[in-house]
Amino acid sequence: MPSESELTAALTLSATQRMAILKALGEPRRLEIIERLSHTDQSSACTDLRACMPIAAATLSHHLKELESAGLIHITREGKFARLTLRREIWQAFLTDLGRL
Amino acid sequence: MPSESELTAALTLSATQRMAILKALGEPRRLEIIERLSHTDQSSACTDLRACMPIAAATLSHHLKELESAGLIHITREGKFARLTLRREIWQAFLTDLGRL
DNA sequence: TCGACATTTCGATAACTGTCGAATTGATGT
DNA sequence: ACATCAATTCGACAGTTATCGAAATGTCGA
Repeated sequence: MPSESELTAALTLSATQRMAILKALGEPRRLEIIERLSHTDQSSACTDLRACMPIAAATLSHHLKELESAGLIHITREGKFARLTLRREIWQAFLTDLGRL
Repeated sequence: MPSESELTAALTLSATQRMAILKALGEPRRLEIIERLSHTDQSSACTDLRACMPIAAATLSHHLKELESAGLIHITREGKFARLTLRREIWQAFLTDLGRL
């Protein structure tokens, strides 16, 4: 659960964060969610995802919580819906981190 | 053993390969193995790894098989020992792949 | 207020996987 | 041949997790 200084400074991930992200991505549906979010700039509600994935609402919710606690996505509630956004700074930091390995 | 085309051409991973790699990395000990192999250019036998990791031989063997079948490492047997090498072309392709995501 | 809808939480279950000890295979040196 | 060592395979077990249905929570419109 990283804070919010990631907008300005170049972010470095802790070993724990790196592991959490890798674990989160090691799941086909979660990777697909990230892929989808990375392609569309402004998506979306869980419903949108469920339209594309044969998955129960409870399961999707579980995966989203996992991605959120790994720090990869941000979930904001807007009325009935949950807006999901990829945290691109984190993603970038993750890639940089792996590149340094 | 990487073929000639792997050495010259830019390697593209299939979605299956990408998933296999992510799954393989989503395990602390396996990530540590990869990290270790990436640092030392020409390591090493399983024994070397076991010296640094409190892990049973059977467990290590299991993890190595996993890494190998994900395509991340190459195992060649030399006498009693197994020489482990990181397949850097694959690793590079993996990073590139994630960057394109 | 009421009913419909989106999402989360809960509890249970099935599948997966990391772990180890024991037995096995294969190589080396005596 | 034998003993020893490195590594793999096997079988079992424990912990983890993906999955779902059902119930709960929260939101909006009528």
